[in-house]
Amino acid sequence: MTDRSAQPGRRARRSPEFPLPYTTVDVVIFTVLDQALQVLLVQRPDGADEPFPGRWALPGGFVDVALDASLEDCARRKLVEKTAVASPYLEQLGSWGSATRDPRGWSATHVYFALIPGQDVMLAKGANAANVAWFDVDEVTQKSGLAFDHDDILQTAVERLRSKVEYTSLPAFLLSEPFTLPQLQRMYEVVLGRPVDKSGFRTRMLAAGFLKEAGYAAGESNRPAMGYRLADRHTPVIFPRTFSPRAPNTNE
Amino acid sequence: MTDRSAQPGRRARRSPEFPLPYTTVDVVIFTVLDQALQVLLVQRPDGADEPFPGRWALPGGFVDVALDASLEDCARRKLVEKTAVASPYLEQLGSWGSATRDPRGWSATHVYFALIPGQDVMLAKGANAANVAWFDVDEVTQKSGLAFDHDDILQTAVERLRSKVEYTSLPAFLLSEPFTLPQLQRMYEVVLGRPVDKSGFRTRMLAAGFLKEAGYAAGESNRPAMGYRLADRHTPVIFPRTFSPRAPNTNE
DNA sequence: GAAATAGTGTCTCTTAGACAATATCTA
DNA sequence: TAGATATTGTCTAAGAGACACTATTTC
Repeated sequence: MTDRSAQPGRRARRSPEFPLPYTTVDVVIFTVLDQALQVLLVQRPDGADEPFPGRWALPGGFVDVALDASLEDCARRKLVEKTAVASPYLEQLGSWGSATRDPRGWSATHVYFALIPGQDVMLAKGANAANVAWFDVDEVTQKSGLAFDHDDILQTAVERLRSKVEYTSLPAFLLSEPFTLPQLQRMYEVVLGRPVDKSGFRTRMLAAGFLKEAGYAAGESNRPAMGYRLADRHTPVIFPRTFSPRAPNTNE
Repeated sequence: MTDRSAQPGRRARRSPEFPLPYTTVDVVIFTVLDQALQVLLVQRPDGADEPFPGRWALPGGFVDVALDASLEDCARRKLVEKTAVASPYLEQLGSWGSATRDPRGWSATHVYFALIPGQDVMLAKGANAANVAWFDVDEVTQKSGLAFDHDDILQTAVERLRSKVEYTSLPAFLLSEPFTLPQLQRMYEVVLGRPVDKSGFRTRMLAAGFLKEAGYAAGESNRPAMGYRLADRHTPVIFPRTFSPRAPNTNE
């Protein structure tokens, strides 16, 4: 009945003969600031006509058929609008769609998650600067008062991130280049929420072969550390084992 | 500009003031038949008005706002329509959306992938039975003549499946219960395309603790094997290591 | 008893994890 | 030289992979 081809006449572009769900894109933007994992949220406008007025939400919005060539384009557009970060790590998280998640009607959102270096952050200025802010991830996930089903989405995003950090080089995308191994280790520790052994960490990272030496970072105090750049700024490396075989990861 | 709240008046459900993309759901249904990984495809109808007439495609179609409470409901509906399998393993794969993937206009599809036991397969009969068939995955992915962007989608699904089989109990969902460890091992070998050591395999599976003994399966020839059932028919177990540390998986 | 398949035992080698030791900078 | 941080080395124990061996059925 609802097969793609069941009804001729569906081809009218502007006013199809059957109702269409809304299509939106949301982006979960993570960074590490002040030794804590943070997520970017925007405050929804007030107004009786608005869904969830005044509540905080993930940045996102309707797909613009005229502007966006693809879902990922749409996600990048929203990301640049809010953070002015040009080319972050961007990965699709999944999609959420139901009749009830948006009071305006059946809607489906395509969710991406992005990792950006804390140093690069420059929140969009202008009229609505006050409506955009970083939040500590642990605090937000405990409070659970986000708009739409964004509590669920954020929860899933955090689980996915923490899970993948156990066996990928993802935290490298939270640093601007060049970075040192101790800095990278700190990213792992912040995201995982536990200390990581120095020696094993170094062996593992260097063996994975995704780092290129980039000279010593001068100026700091104490012994200077080797700086590194990523061989591939887009794809994380997958390690053959997790960090803690004793406590296997239970997420995807 | 395209923020969810930018334009009041967008709330009109039936005829919004801006064009909406089409929203579809597709399902990549895998099974193992004749010692080979197979995928279910449906043939698109002929007709000048139809996109990709006569081409094979993944089963799927438009979300029906009246019928489907959620995306997953929609996926299950399409799965039951084609295979009559009630409760298979179903997981979201991702979404594909762009202005060009469907000649009828901007469309976004939410893709799920399902694993069903070969024994349970009973393709939907009736008028369009001839339009539904199983295809060897390796053959289809080489030929690359599917409708829409389904070649890409299938490719991604196969990579995801093969990748996850390296460190999860997913192949158990390709068997009907009760099953034996040698049968399970064969599922792994078929999907991975390589032999797996018997001893290590058994140790690993039993240590993972996701199997419940279910008595010996009588009647076969030779020594009978212990039958097992899954403790959880919905969630796969994740092993702390991949099967072959020597050749780490490079996919997600 | 032979054939076939199910299940177990043993050995080796890799490697993670813990922790100790050394190196190089600033003050 | 003291303090701080970077980097390397060593030891041990757990576990994977390889492969040989035993067990239980049918014919």
